[in-house]
Amino acid sequence: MEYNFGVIEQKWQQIWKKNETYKTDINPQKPKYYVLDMFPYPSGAGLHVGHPLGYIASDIYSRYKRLQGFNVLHPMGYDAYGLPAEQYAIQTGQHPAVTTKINIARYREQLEKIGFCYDWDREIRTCEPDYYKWTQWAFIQMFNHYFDTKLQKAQTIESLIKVFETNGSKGIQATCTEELTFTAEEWDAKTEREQQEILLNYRIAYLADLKVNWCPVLGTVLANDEVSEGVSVRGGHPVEQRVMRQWSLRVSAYAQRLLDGLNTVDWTESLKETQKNWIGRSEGAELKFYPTPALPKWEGESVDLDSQNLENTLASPPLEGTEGRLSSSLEGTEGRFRYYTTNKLDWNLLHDHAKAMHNEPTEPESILWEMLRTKKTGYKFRRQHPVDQFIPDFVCLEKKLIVEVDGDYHLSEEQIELDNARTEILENLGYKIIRFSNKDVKSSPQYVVEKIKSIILNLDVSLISETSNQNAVPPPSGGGQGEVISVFTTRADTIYGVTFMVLAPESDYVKICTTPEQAAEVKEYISATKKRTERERIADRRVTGVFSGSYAINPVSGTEIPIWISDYVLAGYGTGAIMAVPAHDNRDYAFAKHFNLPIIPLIEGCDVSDESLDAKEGIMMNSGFLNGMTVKEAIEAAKIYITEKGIGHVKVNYRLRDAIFSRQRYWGEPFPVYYKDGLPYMLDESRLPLELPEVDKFLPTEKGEPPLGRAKNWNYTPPQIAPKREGDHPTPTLPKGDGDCTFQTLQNVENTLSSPPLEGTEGRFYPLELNTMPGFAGSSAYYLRYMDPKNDKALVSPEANQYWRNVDLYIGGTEHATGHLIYSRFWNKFLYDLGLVCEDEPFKKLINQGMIQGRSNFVYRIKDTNTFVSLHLKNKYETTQIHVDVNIVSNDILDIEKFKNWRPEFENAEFILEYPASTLPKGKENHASTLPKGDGESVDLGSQNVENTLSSPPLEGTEGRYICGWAVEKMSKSMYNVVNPDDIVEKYGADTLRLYEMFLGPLEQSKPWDTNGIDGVHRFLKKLWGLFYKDGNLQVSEAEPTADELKILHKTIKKITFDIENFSYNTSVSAFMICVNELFTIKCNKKTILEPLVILLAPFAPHIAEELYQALGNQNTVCDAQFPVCNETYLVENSVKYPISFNGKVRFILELPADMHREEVEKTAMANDQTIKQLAGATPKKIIVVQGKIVNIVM
RNA sequence: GCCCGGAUGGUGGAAUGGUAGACACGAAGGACUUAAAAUCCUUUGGCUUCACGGCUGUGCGGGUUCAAGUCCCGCUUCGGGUACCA
Repeated sequence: MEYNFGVIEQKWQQIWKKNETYKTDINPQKPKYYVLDMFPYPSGAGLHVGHPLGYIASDIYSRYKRLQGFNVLHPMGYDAYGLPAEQYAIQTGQHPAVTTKINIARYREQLEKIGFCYDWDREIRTCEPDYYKWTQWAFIQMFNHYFDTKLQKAQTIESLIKVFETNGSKGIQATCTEELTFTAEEWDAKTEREQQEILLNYRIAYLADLKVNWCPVLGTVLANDEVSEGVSVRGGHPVEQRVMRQWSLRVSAYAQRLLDGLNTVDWTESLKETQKNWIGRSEGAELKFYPTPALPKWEGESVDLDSQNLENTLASPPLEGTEGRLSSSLEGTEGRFRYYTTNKLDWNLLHDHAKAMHNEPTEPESILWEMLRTKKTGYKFRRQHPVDQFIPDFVCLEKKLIVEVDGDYHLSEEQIELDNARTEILENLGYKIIRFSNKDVKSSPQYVVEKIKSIILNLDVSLISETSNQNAVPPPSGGGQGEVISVFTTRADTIYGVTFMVLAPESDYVKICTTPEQAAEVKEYISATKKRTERERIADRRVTGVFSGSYAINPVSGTEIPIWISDYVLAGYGTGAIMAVPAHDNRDYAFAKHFNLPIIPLIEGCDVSDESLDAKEGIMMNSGFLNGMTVKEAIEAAKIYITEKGIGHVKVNYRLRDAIFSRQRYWGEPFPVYYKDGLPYMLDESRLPLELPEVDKFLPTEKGEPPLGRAKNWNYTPPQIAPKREGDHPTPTLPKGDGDCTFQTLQNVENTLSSPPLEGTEGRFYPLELNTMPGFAGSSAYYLRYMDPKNDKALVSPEANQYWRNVDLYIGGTEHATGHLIYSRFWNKFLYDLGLVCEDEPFKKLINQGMIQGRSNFVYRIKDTNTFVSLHLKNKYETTQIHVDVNIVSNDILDIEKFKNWRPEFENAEFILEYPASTLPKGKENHASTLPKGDGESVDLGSQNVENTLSSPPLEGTEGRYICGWAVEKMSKSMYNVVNPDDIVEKYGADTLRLYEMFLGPLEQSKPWDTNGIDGVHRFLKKLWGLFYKDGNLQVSEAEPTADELKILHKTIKKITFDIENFSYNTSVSAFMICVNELFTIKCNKKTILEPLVILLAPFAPHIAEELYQALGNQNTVCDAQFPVCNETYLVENSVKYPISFNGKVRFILELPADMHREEVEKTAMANDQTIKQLAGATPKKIIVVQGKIVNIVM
């Protein structure tokens, strides 16, 4: 019987299926072991040979563990939501659910052919409602919890509310978006809305206006890990920064725990390092700098730029290029400044009047104010705030927008005229005026707010604006203590070297610091930076910046320093402002040099004439109380000093940001969220899953809403006020507005409008969230779901979780290091805090399999002909390099017939074949082969290709053949280098594929797919088969094994066991080959040897192992056999071959008894004839004998 | 820039500080065959020698050691991660 892999593999795959060989259940009698693969995204292209690499590795380990008596959980599923299916749907109109289903079927078919031991009963798909119900459920939990920084743990939002009710925000230690302060009384006085708004500031899943990565081409927001070098990871489309109201997960709250947890897991150092960098903990201090002059100045308090300040200015080195600017900033305080939008005289006159109006608002004014003051528009409004000679009802200073609410008398002709005049004056001052009638406001306040919001979004930002002061009216006496600019630094020791400050262009501080004189310049700079994409900013490292006009006082030295604005400071990190120490920071140095700012060296003997000294070493100078300390001492001393003096505090910063969780896409999990008065509420858990609705097109709506905006009746109806009849929605009567306004909100406006805005009926229908969840949502807890995939009561039952606990071995690619592997750890820790899972870390051991790259083949067409020249002759011609399908090339030899049939244009191709190697012309004339034009990617790799092909010398034995060039490239369709596992299985069998993928090289290493060596592995299996069958008959002997045979077997058992434990599968395969070669040589056919060998091989090549195991007379599956154990007694050697070396060079081998003592070995070696010959009469200086290893004679 | 990995024959790759190149591919020669495929045997880092053997050899330059691919220092170079992170 021949080794007929096709028949054998099909047979066993059917038996496994029929017998449910791989079905797993909880079994308390056995220890558990959980082996997990990173589940694939089912793409339309199907699996290529790169995908199974990790799956084979984990499959081997699973089978090995099972043979050792473990109850192994080894599941598989699909990460089925994602962009490609949606992009495809947009192009073709095919529903992503349909294409995804087809792709999954194809994946399943391909996976089954390889013979994995998955328990397919546990298969999960993230796009199935049964599954994403629990994704939505987890989101609700996150909404209902906040993170207590003291306990380092998630706590219920109810417990936070209790604290607010008793103590206000005092003593709250919670991670939040923005620090808030209020008392218990203030909390109680707040409306439901206001309270909800405040709670959003603390929730772990929260909605906030954030600067996000917006990808216009994909039409969606992306998380930080989905963006690399300014372009989207998927598709490489440009990404820009935008402020949008989005759902986020407060992953940053868990930064420290995510960092600490790394010490408890068995991951590679490099992966832990990547995560550490991504989390980016840095210890430092936050320092307070006070801008000078304190602003504003002219309500009684004196402008006290006293002599002390001037002295300080003089004491610090003269600031070049800033002369005269100090006075201009002083002048700035005399004009209109910040929220003083009228002149001093008018202000005082109008102010009292305004106050009076304040206290007697009309009803519509009150309604609108209630909505505007809570920043529902995203901007701050003031009421009855004097502007020029008028007192408008509401004004947003930041956007120069005035909102008037008019009574009926405004309809009189006389009043219209007056209003128009007033409008004209205000418009000339740069304000936009928008009017609503009392009726508008009363009947549909929500509509009015939406309208204001839409207008405000389209207004250009004016620079000089309000403070971040929360009061609705200007502070009566202007305060006097002024603003504080906080900076974060890891080098508090360099405080005496601060010669300027820099603000990020997006920083709120910019508004505070920009003086009117500098406003134009600053505005221009900011709009210039805004225009640049992230990518351009990265690519172009020119130093740019602008002076704000203001100065600040160094809190330690008292020196006055200028405040600059530059985009080298990031708004999102630290405080968005830095203290610049040009002598000891290269970025500050470049900036100082460019703008001619002073540089004060702080380290004794350092030279900062050419570059900064960034290293944390040396002795401090020019640094007051820090002088004479080492840098490390100074860092600590400075921290203590600033804390004691109240100038600042010690602070730990993390680079890790919260995860933006909204995507403006269709093919993802819907949020279990509805909106009431513009605020989000969670659906009741009983309403889950909230299923993804059908839409007519997978595109944004005309209004720019996400695709879910197209869904019909995408509303939530609370049970108690459900309408009597479905679809009974009266057409709303709406106030008219400006035609030019569009809605750009999160809410489905159409749906909002479909709920009638009539008295007493508001809130009958609530619009549902239109965004969907991102790709990582579904993959964050899937490993838990596998434990209990059919449970409809919980994500996972406590019993299942207690038994399976967490993943013992996780295998997948490094590309998930900063995405999935951060998010799922976060997700797991959150569930752990809630007591829902019993392990803090989800993945105990993690291995990253290397990428399998493509190996492309090329043919060389002589220019303007249809003649192809073989590799080593191509330099004699001018040729064009063309990718050729690797599947018609074998060992770099082109199958000419297949090539002719490959494409019609090659049908009549002619070939110039290799000459005998000896007749080959020498030299490398005419190197210039023309690289393929067109798609940039292949051109990019051109140089590499050329080098590879030129450096490979002509091979022998190639005469008369067409030899192709080759290069390592990404495996992709366009390079014709995709190798499909099905084809390999077809040709060689799954066992050969499995062994060969493992044999290719170390698991963790990236390597090109090269079919050249596959024959060797296939031969090995045939040879193994040959130990059992001779001339088609089973010839296995029951005879007792010899010592040699036992030694061969047990040596192999030892090696294989060791290698599997160390995931060194490539050497295992070679150990099998050695074993079979040796058994073959001695013609061993004994069952006692062959049976353990088959069990040993079963994890690697399960089909042939099952077949041979059965042939040996076993009834049950080899999967339930016992893994052989090495018996060391068979390995004992009675002699050792000592290499005898002289000065480290081995000259001959001496075989000596293994138990011979050191002295005896030395004596025997020295007495040997060859030793005497080597010594040639000389006396050795030293003789080293390593028992059982080597003898070295030093002369 | 910073961090992490690599660099060994024509190729993929082996080698707890102890005979560098296991195992496999490819190649050469041979056996079987009318022939091919398959299979089996021999050789295969380079240089040198009829041969025995000798010399040399793990990216480069130093060092530690009786002994270095392996450890240390300094480079070169390739790959990956990350990036004005203060």
